[in-house]
Amino acid sequence: MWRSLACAKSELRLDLTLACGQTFRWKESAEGHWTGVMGGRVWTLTQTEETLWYYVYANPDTQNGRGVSLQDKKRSEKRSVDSRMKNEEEPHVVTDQQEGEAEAEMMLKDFLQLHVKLGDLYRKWGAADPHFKEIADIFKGVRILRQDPTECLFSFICTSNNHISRIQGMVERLCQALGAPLCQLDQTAYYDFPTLSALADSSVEACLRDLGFGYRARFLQQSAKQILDTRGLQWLESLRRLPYVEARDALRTLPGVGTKVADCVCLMSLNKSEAVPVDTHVWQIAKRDYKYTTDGGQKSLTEKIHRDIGDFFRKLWGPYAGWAHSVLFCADLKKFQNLKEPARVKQPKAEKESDKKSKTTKTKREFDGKGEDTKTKSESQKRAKACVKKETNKLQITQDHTLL
DNA sequence: ATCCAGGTCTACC
DNA sequence: GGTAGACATGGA
Repeated sequence: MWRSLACAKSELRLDLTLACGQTFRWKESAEGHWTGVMGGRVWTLTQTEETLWYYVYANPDTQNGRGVSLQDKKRSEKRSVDSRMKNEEEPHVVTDQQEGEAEAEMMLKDFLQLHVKLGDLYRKWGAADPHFKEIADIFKGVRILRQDPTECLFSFICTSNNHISRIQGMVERLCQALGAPLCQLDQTAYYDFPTLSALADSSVEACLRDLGFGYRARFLQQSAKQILDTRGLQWLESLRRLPYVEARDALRTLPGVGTKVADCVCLMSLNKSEAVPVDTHVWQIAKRDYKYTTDGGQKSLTEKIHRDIGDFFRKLWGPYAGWAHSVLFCADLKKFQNLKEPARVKQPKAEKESDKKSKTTKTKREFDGKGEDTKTKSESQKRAKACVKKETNKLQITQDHTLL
């Protein structure tokens, strides 16, 4: 049965949110209809201007023990959801069906983090950052999902030195090979994401190499094994209760998990809204749109550049910097360029031309590299006011150090 | 064909 | 604290 929630498109755009590279398994199964797996169930989502519609498919009963443990997992998840969503009251007497419906709604609200008011955040980011404001008018409703930490971690281990288009196929094959089957719709079979135990099996590396995972096959198996052997099944979930930097450093002890992947997992599954994943793409954005330069003219993304760019955006955008970053990341994806007006699409070219002509010889850094090392939360919440000068079609942003 | 991708790891200055 | 090269693969 289709059910609905009140949800404006300015708060959520399914097409942007589900296809911007934060999750890899949601697909547009029919026009405007997005189908994917969440919480051990297959869902289809669609929306109108003010309403979000969803459908949860029943899983045929599975006779193996895994179905039971999934059920247990969902129940424990539900409890934590209950405590988060205090505005939801459960009636004293409910049928199984009613309970299922209430649970589904809570799971969806939790996954989409609908308690976070995106419109308010966009206004704040736009007020602090004129470049953001320019982008945000077109790319409304880009929201960070609260994904399952296991799926998020092992999906993002696959992203290193890889294309988004290829990552999607790899994650799909990973689930087909090692995940529990859920249900079949039309010609498509859906699988749950593999459990830690399934990923940790010693046969997994060879299996994944056969599936084209390359050197990442070992990272996946070894990270799963390391978590189970030295930390335990609940460890990833427990990182949700740690401060950002502690959770990120804990993740970085895993093979195949560096600064960038750890930041992705923190932002997209561990409630760390201030985490800003800095990859080559974000580095390009920082250089092109925020005039970021380094003294040494580094060729590769060093640890210091990660830190500096992350700190810069945290100061600029505040405690939800990771969310704001995802808007710009999304707006930079090739597949979404058609959403920009023709004039705007051409602008990067024109900008480069004007760069050449004006040939400003000043190579001073527009934001300096003396960013603090995000040791404490209060530091990460510092925000810079952006002061913008428009000259020959260029945006320059400098920061002052005013605390809000 | 050649480049490069939502990087990470290792060895070495 | 910083850098260069290797790593597997396939989409563009």
